[in-house]
Amino acid sequence: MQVGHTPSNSAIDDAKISRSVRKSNRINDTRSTPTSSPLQRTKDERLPSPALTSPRSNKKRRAQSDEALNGEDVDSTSPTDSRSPRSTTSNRSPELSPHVCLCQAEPKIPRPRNPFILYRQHHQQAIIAHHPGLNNPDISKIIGEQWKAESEETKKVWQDLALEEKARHQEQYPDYRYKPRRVSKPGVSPLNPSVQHTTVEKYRCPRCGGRSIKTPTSPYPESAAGTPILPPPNYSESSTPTTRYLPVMTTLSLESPIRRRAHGPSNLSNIQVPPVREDITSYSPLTPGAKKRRFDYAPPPNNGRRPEGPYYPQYARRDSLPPIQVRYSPPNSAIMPPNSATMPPPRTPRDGRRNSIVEVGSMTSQNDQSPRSVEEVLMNFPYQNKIKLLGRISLPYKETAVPSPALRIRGAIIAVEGDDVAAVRELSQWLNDRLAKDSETEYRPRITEPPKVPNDESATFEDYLDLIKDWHGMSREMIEYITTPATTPTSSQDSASADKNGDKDDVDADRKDSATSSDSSAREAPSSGSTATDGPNVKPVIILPTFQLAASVAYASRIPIRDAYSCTDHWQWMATLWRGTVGPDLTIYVKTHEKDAGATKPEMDDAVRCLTIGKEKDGKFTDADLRRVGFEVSEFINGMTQKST
DNA sequence: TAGAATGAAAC
DNA sequence: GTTTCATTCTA
Repeated sequence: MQVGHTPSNSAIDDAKISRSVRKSNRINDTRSTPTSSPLQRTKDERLPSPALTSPRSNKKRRAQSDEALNGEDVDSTSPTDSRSPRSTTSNRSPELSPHVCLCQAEPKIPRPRNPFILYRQHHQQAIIAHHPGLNNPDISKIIGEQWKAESEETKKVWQDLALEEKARHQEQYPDYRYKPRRVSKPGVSPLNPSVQHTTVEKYRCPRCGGRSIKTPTSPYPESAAGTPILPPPNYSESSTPTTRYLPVMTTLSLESPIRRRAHGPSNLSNIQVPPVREDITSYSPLTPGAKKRRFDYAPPPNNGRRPEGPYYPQYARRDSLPPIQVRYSPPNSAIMPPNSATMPPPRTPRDGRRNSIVEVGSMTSQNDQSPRSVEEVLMNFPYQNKIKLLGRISLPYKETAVPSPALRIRGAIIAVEGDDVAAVRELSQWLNDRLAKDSETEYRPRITEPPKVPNDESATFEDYLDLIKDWHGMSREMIEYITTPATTPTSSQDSASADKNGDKDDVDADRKDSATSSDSSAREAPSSGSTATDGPNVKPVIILPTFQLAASVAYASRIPIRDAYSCTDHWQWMATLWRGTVGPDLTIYVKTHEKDAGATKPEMDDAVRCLTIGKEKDGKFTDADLRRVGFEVSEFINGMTQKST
């Protein structure tokens, strides 16, 4: 280890040193800085003394210098470990820049988050709320202290989550291998050499076998800007380490390995949605869990800051992962054209020149070729597409006026959808209980009676219009609930509401097996947080066991089509009627699958604001999945509510 | 872009 | 044992 820590004397190196030294010193600084925290001290004391020496700093120094000269290799973590084209194009050396690899860089795959990082993310907003203006390093300190003070049991929860994330990550990127950038060999001058090869090896990309080309003298000729065969030449100048991957990833298809579990079949790519605020909804970083992933969320960063979307999970991460590939139809094909007035239909039926939400793909052929029932057709229509569309018709609540701070609260409306109504109810009840006893945040959950759907074979437009009318009223009530701070006990009301669903007992019975908490304490917990501890920070949450999706599909299936509307247009018309009512902030979709089918892990799709949880037909929700859902939901609510305040 | 925390993973 | 990087976002 005692090698090469002689400071470099090269000018270039010196230039790089300042920053690397700063960074590397942070460790020493931390250790040498007296801290009043016993915990911190404990930690300091257990640090090996050799760490106080300088070799490490110098190593880092060299590493960064080399990296700078090398054209850093962020993509070294890519599954293929291929040399990034960037490594040549970003190099400013006139000798190197002309070589441009023809392949595209692999998207950066972030490491799975560790327990602390998850914990930090989860608590960051709360800390900010309590300490406005605090900078991140300080937040890290606070959360670090908090973390250390947590019980082993609590830490275990986060560790489990991290393990789950790791497992998902592994499943999603089987070839991924963590490859931290390593310091180059000691003794090599940063200015030199071994990195500045003059051989062709420097340009040999393992993926294309060295099919690099030599561009004209100017590294980035104007004329080349629009040339598709050349990779974007300048990723890194202004972009963040994560966003700089975006240009590359937008070229990935849904079928790319990385998104292989994204939205199922490529149906989503067929959906034609209006270019409405695509900034928010079309962006879906992939998460290990949700091809969103969950790990996936969020609209593109605004100036590297958080998304400005109305209510977006604060911890929208994974910007480095691919956005959903949605093909937008031309502006005039919008589902709801600006001039479509106030009444549906948004489009005339069978207007072949205007794109339907369903492009000519599989859906249309089903519509036109087989005499399947509307229900059947709609069942085959990807639920994500339906939810996405509904999400654009019926928006989540957004306050129009800023109430006085004392009255300010923003809860959430969560719709639980799915074909298996019993499972939907079970999950709704579980979620209600889960939120009620959340140890991190106080919630005031409430299960609300969902829109009534016709249970007989037929229904009429009038029935549906009546329902919609009722829900305009319900909409106001829901908004009131989620924006009213808890001041009076509401449990009885909540319970009554929940009980209206009738299956409470069954649900509880099921829960015994479903593992969440083997103890009965969970059920003993109040169904709402409306106790003496209720305060202005208790977040009201409305849970709807089925909502607009189920209602619109049910009515579309039961109201006969007697005109030229196609099945999907018919449903779309129904869906559009929800316009003007408040939509869910988040939809949880229970996706049932056959025993044989592989279980799907909960996936959060931020672009659609949909969290999918799998459940085996006639089976139970698994503990791990429920835990995940609880985590994702609370993360979502916290991120969302923080955003709105 | 460093920094602040902790921990996993790779050397 | 050491180093990098996962997250976040301001100075």
